Amino acid sequence: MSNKEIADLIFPNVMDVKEILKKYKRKEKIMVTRYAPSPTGFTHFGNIYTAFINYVIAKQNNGICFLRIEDTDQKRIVNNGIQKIIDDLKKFNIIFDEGMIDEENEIGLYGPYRQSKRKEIYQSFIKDMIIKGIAYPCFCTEQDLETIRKVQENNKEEIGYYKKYAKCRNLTNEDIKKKILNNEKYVIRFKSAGEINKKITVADLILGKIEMPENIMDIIIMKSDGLPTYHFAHVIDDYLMGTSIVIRDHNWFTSLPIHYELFKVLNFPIPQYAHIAPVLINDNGTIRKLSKRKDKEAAISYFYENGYPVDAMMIYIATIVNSNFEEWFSIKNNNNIYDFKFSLDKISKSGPLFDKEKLNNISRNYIAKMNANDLYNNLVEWAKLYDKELYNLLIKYKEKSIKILNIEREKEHPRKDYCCYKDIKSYIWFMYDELFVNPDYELKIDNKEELENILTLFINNYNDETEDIWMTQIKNICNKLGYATSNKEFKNNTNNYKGNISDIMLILRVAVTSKKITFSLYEIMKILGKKEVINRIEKFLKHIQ
RNA sequence: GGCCAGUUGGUGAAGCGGUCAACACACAUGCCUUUCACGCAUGCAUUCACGAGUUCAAAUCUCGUACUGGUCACCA
Repeated sequence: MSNKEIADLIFPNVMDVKEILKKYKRKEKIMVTRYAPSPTGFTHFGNIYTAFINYVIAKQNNGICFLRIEDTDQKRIVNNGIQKIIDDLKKFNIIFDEGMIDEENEIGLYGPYRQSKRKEIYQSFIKDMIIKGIAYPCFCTEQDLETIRKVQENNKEEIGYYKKYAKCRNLTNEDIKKKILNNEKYVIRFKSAGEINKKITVADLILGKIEMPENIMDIIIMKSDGLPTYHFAHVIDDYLMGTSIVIRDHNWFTSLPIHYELFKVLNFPIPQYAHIAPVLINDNGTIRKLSKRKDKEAAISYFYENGYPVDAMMIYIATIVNSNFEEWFSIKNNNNIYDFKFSLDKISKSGPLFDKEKLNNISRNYIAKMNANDLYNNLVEWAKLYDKELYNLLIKYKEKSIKILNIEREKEHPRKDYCCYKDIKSYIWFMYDELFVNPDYELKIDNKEELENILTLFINNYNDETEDIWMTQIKNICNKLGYATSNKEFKNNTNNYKGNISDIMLILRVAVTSKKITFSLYEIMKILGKKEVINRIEKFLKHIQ
């Protein structure tokens, strides 16, 4: 009985390989990269990182980047998982030239771009391999494999399904036919011709030239559900889709000998590779992979929830992709990050460390440079989803809110208080009557009479026409009550004064804002207006009784 | 355990054989100042995990040791 008969028995209705190869025209000589996630419903920070690299490298070399969905693991698929990936990427302005564009549809001539829809294509190639005798069905059960493993462990041998341990290699075609007709479950394995002590040299655009042992494993290429495993799908798809550089996660690096052998055996040219080390995190001194389970920052949604501007995220991602980006960007301030020439060989071999301080700093600078109107709009958009109370206030008091956000903003070096939208409320809440409450702590000057004197003098002479006039009024109070009118004066002649202007300011600040630390008091009062300021001071006076 | 990679200050890192080891963040001090912030100024690795070798010259090249990470599925 021939291999062909077995192949026909297993795959009676698949297309001929030649037909498929004819259908997929070779791409022009351009750079083609690809991002190939699984639709698990979770977007990891590292996913964006990897997608960005694929995208930016292609774009900057006049190439194309496509999106392929690797949904061969039926157990992990999640509803709307594809849409979620596309939406997340779109937020970061990563839009593909080819591939899936929503849950069902795709663009491009090299599809389907969803592996579950390519089942027959893989099967055609597998059928061909069976005929050629380089693939075979394997009927081993989990227990069988476990037994083999134990033997290998005892003998201190390489663990896996290979050579003499690959017992289904030796099945006769008659045996195979009998088992198949008997409805026994099976997978298809690749029959490796590799030698453990032979080396191959692999070239990686990030890691350089590296020597590795040849693959010897008869890896599974088709699972019992008829879908291919990653290794096989990768080789078929990236060949047919014309990928010229496979930029993918570092954990595939160790499987490179498998991929090399498959490419060789299928007679496909081997693409270039670039393996990206995972994003790491410093967890109390130990450095490990940014983990979905342990780190809230691993989920890209964390950054949406906290309101990090997407552009700030992009700047941060760019700095960890190529660390020389940071300096370039600080010099070229306000430049488009895509004007920077990114390169694969500058990507860290050991993986960038996720540094939240740095992200915060970048984000702080980014928000500081926004104008108040943009900030307002962004904040509204964020609050709409994540802080209803704030949202309602922002909508109700639009003009006032913009003024508040504009405090100490329109100058060469604006304040950098906010590192994300979530922060903002804690800085501005007291500006809204709905949220304002009087303080519940003691003041340095707790002499009530003195407080009253200061505050009444202030009320009686209130004038916020200009900051100078406003300041003069306060200095008048100082003079009247025996406080120094400047820090310098107070420092030089401490004994001549009962206090300093800063003491007076503190009282005013607490009375009006209930906080000891705020941005410019003058601007706060100017926005609140005379009536409200006096109202708050009167309330404060009652409060301390 | 096998295979592969990495190891530069408090942190992220640049550096790829040749003056005082970039830059950024953080921190500290001072100045400015109504508080905070912003800004400005100054300080912060006699040394690049450790040991040996090559060289006139090593953080940079070679070897060994230690540690860290990745990977060894009908998961991708």
